Amino acid sequence: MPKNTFYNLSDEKKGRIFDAALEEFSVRTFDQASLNQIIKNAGIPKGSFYQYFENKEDIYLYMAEIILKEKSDILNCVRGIDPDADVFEIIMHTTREFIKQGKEKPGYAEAGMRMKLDNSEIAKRVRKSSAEKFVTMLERDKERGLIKPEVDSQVVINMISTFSLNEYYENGSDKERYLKNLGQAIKIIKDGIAQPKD
Amino acid sequence: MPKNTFYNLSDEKKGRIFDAALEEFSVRTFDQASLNQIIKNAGIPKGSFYQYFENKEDIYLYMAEIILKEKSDILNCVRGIDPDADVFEIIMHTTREFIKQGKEKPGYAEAGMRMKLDNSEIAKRVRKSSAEKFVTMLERDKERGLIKPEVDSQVVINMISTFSLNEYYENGSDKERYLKNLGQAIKIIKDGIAQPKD
DNA sequence: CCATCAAATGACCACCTGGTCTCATGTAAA
DNA sequence: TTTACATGAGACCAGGTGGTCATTTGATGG
Repeated sequence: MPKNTFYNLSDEKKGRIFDAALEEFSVRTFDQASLNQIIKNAGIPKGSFYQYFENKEDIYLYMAEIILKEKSDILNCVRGIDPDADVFEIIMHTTREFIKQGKEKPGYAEAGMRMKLDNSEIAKRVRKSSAEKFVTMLERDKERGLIKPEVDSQVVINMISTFSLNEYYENGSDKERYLKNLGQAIKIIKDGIAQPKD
Repeated sequence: MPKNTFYNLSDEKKGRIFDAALEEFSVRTFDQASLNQIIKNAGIPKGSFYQYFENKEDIYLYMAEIILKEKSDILNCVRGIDPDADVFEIIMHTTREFIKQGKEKPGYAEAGMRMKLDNSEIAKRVRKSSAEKFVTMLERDKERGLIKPEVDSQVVINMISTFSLNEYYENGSDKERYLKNLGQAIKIIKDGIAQPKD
């Protein structure tokens, strides 16, 4: 975690450093990202950086934490609206909300996504918990008899999240296309796991 | 492409260099991979390397070409057996064959998979053509009325290939689990896109 | 025996990396 | 005014990168 000297900084400077980290980590993975580039973006000297953070990993985790928090805020907000809503609807809704935010804060969504495909141990650690909520919701639907009992919820969530990630990249700035494809994929999965009524 | 000096080398030396490249590129992405490590693995001096290859990209493409060729050989072989076979069966079969090969040649499959998640332009270029064959086969099934007409074949293939990649990594050396999950995912998709008989 | 020429070689280059260390500066207390 | 101390600052470090180049080696043909 950042040192006290960082938290003592003005909000403006803290923001500048956060943005600089976001700018770099949204374009490169943890290993590839250059610390020198971050401090250049932020306009602070190397020495100052190490006065604020332990090391490169430190600022990465700091940034990741903020992004993930924001993401889970969206999720909690959506769930608040209708606790019994369809899991797939919630996923689509959350994704749409996340993209909407991404338009206002460019790099936000990019960094979040990149974190997923980052193979470094540190990124793996960060992204672990994110899918758990959806798995739980699927399990609930299974108990309700809406989903074939033999289906592995974790597999289903992995299918969606990996596809979502990939399409996000493939389609670049064409978010409409991304959402369309994600919608179709989710529909296919939904049809594929639905418990047929007899 | 490699220079003539490379092809003039003894098979033993060529093999040593290929193995060295495979060893490095199966563990690191193109950008992260170290040329110095490759020449150390191969036991050749730096100067010799540049007598054989134009640059780092050159040897990467050389290696990728060989791996992809091997992969498409498997695919063609499988297709040869039963040209009318189910697309999903073929994918599962190909995957199993590829893993079987991977057991004999460690690093082979790893490098092929890593190529997929490598974000460098050069890796993107390499992996482009790989999915096309499967899309064509799906289109054929659609014309036969086996698949809902509104389904986008590209989306379906992307769903499978991205999931396959992700599971391959998640499950590490547990190939059985990987195949089991892939089988389940494919079944879900198959059920999800099947044209219901009425 | 010599000339030719392709191939082998590793020292070397400029550049970049994450991280350290010393010193200057500003502020606040004594 | 002096002392103390947190912080700003950037030169510097060792180690790595991909790539070059002058030189040596060794085989071939005259």
